[in-house]
Amino acid sequence: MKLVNVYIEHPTLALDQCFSYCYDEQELAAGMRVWVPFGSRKVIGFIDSFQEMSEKEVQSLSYQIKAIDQVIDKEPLLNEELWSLGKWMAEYYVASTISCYQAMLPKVLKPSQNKAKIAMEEIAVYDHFETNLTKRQTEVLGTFETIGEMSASDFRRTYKSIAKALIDRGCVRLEKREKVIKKIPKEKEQISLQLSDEQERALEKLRLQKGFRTVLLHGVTGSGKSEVFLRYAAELVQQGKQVLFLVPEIALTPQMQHAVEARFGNQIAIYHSHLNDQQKYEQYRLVKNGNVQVVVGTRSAIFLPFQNLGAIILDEEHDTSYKQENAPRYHCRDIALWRGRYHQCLVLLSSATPSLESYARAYKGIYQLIEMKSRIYQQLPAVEIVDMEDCLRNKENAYISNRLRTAISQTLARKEQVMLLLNRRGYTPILRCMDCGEVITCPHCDVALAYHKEEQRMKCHICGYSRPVPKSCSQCHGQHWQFFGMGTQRLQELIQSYFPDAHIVRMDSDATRRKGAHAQLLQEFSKGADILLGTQMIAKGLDYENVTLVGIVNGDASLKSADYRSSELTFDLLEQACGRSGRGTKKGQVILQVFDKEHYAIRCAAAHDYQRFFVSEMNYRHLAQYPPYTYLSAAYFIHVQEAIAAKGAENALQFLKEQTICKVLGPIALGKRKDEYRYRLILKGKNRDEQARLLRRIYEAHKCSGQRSRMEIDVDLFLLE
DNA sequence: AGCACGCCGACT
DNA sequence: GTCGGCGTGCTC
Repeated sequence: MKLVNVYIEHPTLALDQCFSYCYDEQELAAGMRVWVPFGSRKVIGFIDSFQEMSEKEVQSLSYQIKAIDQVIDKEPLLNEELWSLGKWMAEYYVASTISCYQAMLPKVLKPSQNKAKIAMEEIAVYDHFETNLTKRQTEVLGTFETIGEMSASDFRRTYKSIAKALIDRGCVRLEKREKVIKKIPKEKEQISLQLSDEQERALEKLRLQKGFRTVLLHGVTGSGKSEVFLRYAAELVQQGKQVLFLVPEIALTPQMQHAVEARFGNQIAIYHSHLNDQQKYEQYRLVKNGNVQVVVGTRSAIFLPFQNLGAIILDEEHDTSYKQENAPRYHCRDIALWRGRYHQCLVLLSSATPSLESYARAYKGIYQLIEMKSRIYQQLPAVEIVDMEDCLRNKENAYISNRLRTAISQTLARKEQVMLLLNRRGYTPILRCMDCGEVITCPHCDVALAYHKEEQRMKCHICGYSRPVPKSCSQCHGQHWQFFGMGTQRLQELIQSYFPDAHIVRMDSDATRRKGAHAQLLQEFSKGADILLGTQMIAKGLDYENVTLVGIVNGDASLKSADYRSSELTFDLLEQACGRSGRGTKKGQVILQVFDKEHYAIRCAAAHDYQRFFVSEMNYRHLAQYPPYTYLSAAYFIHVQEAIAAKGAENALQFLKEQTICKVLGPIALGKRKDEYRYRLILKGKNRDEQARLLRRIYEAHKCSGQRSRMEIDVDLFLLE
């Protein structure tokens, strides 16, 4: 009997195995989807492999083999490369195989999608000639024969009643096909920029790379890194190769998108999470059919079905958004390296502040390092550190020092622009009862609700819960609230009170929720607003020549978190933010307000000294045995009842007592999130593969010992939260 | 993950 | 006596 092994759509690790079904003479291939009976339900399965089994063997099985209901696809959804990539991911990230395939496909093609809503169009196709037609009909059919086919709506519109007659007679037949999108031709712009010597040398080094190589391009902000790899990409395209361009968040890099469009015209596809399903599918097909040479996209674009990749370019490679936050928790860089090896092509990692992992590898010679040390127009901006402790002693405003206020005023007087960075949205993060000190917290999570003045509501920044401001305190019935802390909304109010005539644009995730709001706000700023104020989303990639002052309001806020990466993240953020100032011919200035001015992340960022930061931070990571010296992974135990979550973690800890593969830290309680309690164990060790296998064994043990908590696994834990 | 099966409390 | 609570176990 012919059997086919399929993965069932459940994205849970618990069902990460194949189920066998029999089928009749249909043409099946691995990578096609099928409807299969599963228990009492019908589910979609993803064909993995085939096997032959005698009747006798089938009889002796402890279960009954059922038959496939229906075949969904005409051809496999995944090519061989993506097929084996999925298998590798499942093992590498300890995720279910099906979840990896799901992550790889646009939603309309996901194994779980029961009815793919793929747009169709009707095409009028020339069929045959008949002799007994009217003169006009003969004429039309004659012309149409030479055209061959056109969209049915166009056909009807052009030939009116004659069209209908020809269709009725069958001389022209109608076919339904998947809609083909027409790309609006974009004019390529002439790029005549002269490269600097440094850019020229970097480009020359890239040209020398052959086969699978990883290159880390480390260049200070404004050194013209992108011009280098854009030119390199253009050369590859000339040779008929495809280039994949990855960016952290497309809406934040409109200039990068524009630069790529300007250079490659309509040979490009844009792929990111803001596209709807249909648009994603269209872009997917453009790549699959080889209609585009260049793709610009965010994380998920790494899975597009390229045929002939010449290079994968990961811009801002240190960016945290390259790590997927839910299962399979992959890192885009890992996938890029895997595909680079498969296609034997270049993987280019580019950043002004490379991740420690990547720089350490470049240091060791595993990656080739290209350094670009000078800015094209100007030196890096001078950074002035303002000690907020002093400001507090001097009774200055606790959030905007006199120094920053003066600098803003001077910059505005010169008709230049200001960017202000505050990494906290909302009005105030805390609303506190003045009588008893009670703080309003989220009923679903263990965090305080932030007050949003515009909507007059309290919002949870974890689960999105929102409620009106209570009339009185639930504890003491006091009626007076105290605003505590500073968010972007309140900062905007404060700055506006200082500079009543200034045009301020605020950009944070509240202001950019609407579709297209990003572009609109940036447009508003570039058309001559005075101040752009926002969260870290304004620190990345923006390039405005008239910005000569960047003020960082609470520069060391992110140092306070307990994360082992907090220094790195702080340094990255500060350095990126500094890079926004003085990008043109005018001299830039940065004012950095901090409480801990002695911290090396602050000092190195102020001096724009990546090397020194790298050495200090590596020293710390070495002492504490954190990545890149070790591999960290986490096991989460989650349940609505706290005791059950805790028990899951405790149980796993007992299981781990017997092994020597890695150190175990915890468990620690992470508090309630969205009504669920979370406990976490951290594994820390030198052997990543062993650690991954161990995690799978913990999962098995957890499942078998009848634990009721849900277990989640994160290999290569990125942030401790 | 679903969904059925199964074994104990408050209702017509 | 039944309806339904959700603990337990299975799905080719």
